[in-house]
Amino acid sequence: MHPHFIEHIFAISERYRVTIRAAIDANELGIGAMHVRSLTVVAETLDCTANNIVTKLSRDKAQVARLVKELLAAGLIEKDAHPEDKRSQILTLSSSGNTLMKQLKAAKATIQLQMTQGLSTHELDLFNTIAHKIADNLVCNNTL
Amino acid sequence: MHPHFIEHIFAISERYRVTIRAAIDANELGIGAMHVRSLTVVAETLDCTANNIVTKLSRDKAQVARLVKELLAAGLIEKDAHPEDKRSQILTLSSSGNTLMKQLKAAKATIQLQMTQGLSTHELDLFNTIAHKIADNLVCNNTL
DNA sequence: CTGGTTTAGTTGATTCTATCAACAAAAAGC
DNA sequence: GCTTTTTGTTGATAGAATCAACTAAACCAG
Repeated sequence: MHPHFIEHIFAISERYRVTIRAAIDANELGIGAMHVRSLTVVAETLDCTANNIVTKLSRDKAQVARLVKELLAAGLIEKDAHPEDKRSQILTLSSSGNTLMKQLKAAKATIQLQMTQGLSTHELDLFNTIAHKIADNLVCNNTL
Repeated sequence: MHPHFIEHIFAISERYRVTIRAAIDANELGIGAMHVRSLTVVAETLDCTANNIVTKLSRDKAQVARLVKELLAAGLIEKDAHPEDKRSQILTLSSSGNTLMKQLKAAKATIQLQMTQGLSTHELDLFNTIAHKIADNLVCNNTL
């Protein structure tokens, strides 16, 4: 039926990753695409904890712990005590993290523009909706 | 506009990878999703060479060399001299490679079914077309 | 034919990404 | 209080990706 549509998905995600990495490298930081995704969660989540990143990105908590450690080491985020839960710490962007996010936002907008060339808003809406459904369809299964 | 649609793409590709890996693990082979993609290229390409895999999957040739080596070690493919070019070797599926491909085809069909639940053929066609366009839009750029 | 360039593939080194298991400390529930 | 759950950390390991250096064959120009 659509034997290779997953290849398009792979292609998009890999090329996006590469493009983002290029944008980051231009900023000469020792971080990768995954750090960026984590930073984005921190930026968009009120009182963000490591666990928020785990759930929002569906990553392993060990992986997130390391990403957070590296973002701290790079001075892009700060870690403060959670007022109500001594296990958690609240992550916030540092000022340099904020600056980076702004640059990345611009880079993302550029990539987004590039990706969506020749596509109508309607098509993009459709695509977005369908992608969302497909992603949901794949959650928590592994009953092959 | 569609600030997070790339996240759906990431989600789909990662979950697909995990699901395929589960299917492979069930077959107790020491190979991963990338090997499967390579095998698929071998299966679908007439007189397939390593370079065909490189271009079709847009992978690094070093990575492909290793994938091929591992597929050979696993006995899933065979390597024969190219009649017209002594630099290249032609890759073909071994009989066990063929068997695996059949199993994987079934597994992929299952995943595909799962992914596409609740979506019409028309929606899938649209999705496929748009994904193709987006992937094309991202080819060879890095002019941020 | 000779020498320079391109192509196909290999290897080494390194980094990023992903997983799993074991663990500590705080919180929540009974 | 005691057990279970949640949050996060660390170790170990495997998979995926990337870059550079290199060989050998092929191609091509003179």
